[in-house]
Amino acid sequence: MLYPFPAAIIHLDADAFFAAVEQAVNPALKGKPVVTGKERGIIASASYEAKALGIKRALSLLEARRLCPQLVVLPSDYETYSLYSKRMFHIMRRFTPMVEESSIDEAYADIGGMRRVFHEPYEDIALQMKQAIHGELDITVSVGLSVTKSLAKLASKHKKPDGLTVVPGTRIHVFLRDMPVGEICGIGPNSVVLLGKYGIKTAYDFICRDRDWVSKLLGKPGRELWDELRGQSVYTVTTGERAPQASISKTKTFSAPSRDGNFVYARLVRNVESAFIKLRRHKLKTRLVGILLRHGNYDEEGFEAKLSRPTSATHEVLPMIRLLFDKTYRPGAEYRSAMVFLGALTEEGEDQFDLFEDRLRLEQMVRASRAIDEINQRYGKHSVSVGTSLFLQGAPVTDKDAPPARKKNLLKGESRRQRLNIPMLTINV
DNA sequence: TCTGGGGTCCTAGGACCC
DNA sequence: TCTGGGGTCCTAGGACCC
Repeated sequence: MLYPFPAAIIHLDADAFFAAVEQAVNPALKGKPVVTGKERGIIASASYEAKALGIKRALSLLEARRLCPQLVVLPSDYETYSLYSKRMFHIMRRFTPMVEESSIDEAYADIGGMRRVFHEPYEDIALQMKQAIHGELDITVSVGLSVTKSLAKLASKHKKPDGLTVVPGTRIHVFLRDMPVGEICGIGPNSVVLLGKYGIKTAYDFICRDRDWVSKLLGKPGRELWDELRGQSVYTVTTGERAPQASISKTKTFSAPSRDGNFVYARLVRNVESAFIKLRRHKLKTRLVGILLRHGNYDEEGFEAKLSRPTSATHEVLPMIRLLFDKTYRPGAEYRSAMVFLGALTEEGEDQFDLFEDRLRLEQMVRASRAIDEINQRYGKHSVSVGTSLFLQGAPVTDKDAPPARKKNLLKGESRRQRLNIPMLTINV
């Protein structure tokens, strides 16, 4: 017997989630163009009323207000969004324990086998899940139901908002026939251009090509997508703990480009503080610290440094930040933003101290950072800042010779992010 | 596309080791 | 000393996502 659903995967995506939560919490906002992201000056989420007026994510607020003067602009309230997110996933888990949260407003659910439990077709289960969320949380979601994660995801996007799209194995070809390849999650602008050169415009064109050919052109990710879109499941719904965070970065574009080195450095240090606050909040330590300065023409330059051991104390890395900054900064040049990134994160735990290190001094630094966190939590971020001249002494530094600049691969160009060579330093803090 | 901010994953190629 | 084969680890950079 041939089942139309050898597997049943749901992808559920909340519609304009942040804005929708605001409208659910405050019904007076219903029917109005609402956006969130006031604190950043960029739109994080736009209600469907706002979208109808041409307001999109990532648009600057200035621009948005020009398009729509009556726009309701709200600051992001992540605690409330997280709460709604948890409730939404909780509702999903009433239907199956196999729920994978893929972001704050999206999740997959494997409901394979559940039609026997509920004595209902998969489509009805999907509908009930959707209705339960709408009924209990007063937000709408768009749902895709198909045989693989990639197809389910494509399906949920097909009809928004408040849609339910079902793609059984027997209907895959119909569904993909007019679907632009760029709609596929995993096929970005670069791949669209590349595939276009071979006459591949739709998802159907894509799955009609030879598997090995696709594999050669797009590598493993492309091959896996090819399988998934043909109904062959590669990605499974996983319920385990999310992988721990691998990196943290902080950047803020200056309100106006600057040639003032002190200003640029001050902004950089502020980002370092923010990044380390986040680091400590997540109980992590970093072993890799880097900076990236963006020029007036959007070129980026930066250096990174490897630490001799993990740390979560802001003060410990400041001398190194200064060093990296001095290596990167070109006097007189115009800069737009200063970014810091922390990599090689590990869980806070047993420290391994070098034999000759002053353990007491290190512990004091960590304690100082924590005290500052507490004060800032009470009185607002950056009410207490690091004095940038503190602790500048006493950090032995080994600076390996920087390797010669690497030739940029101009043929592969097109990338917005052309990070220049970032030589390694080894710093013993 | 005249350009925000914060992430993840994959891969090629070099270093290094028997 | 022109020269095998295979494995692993690390890094830099590209592509992509929300």
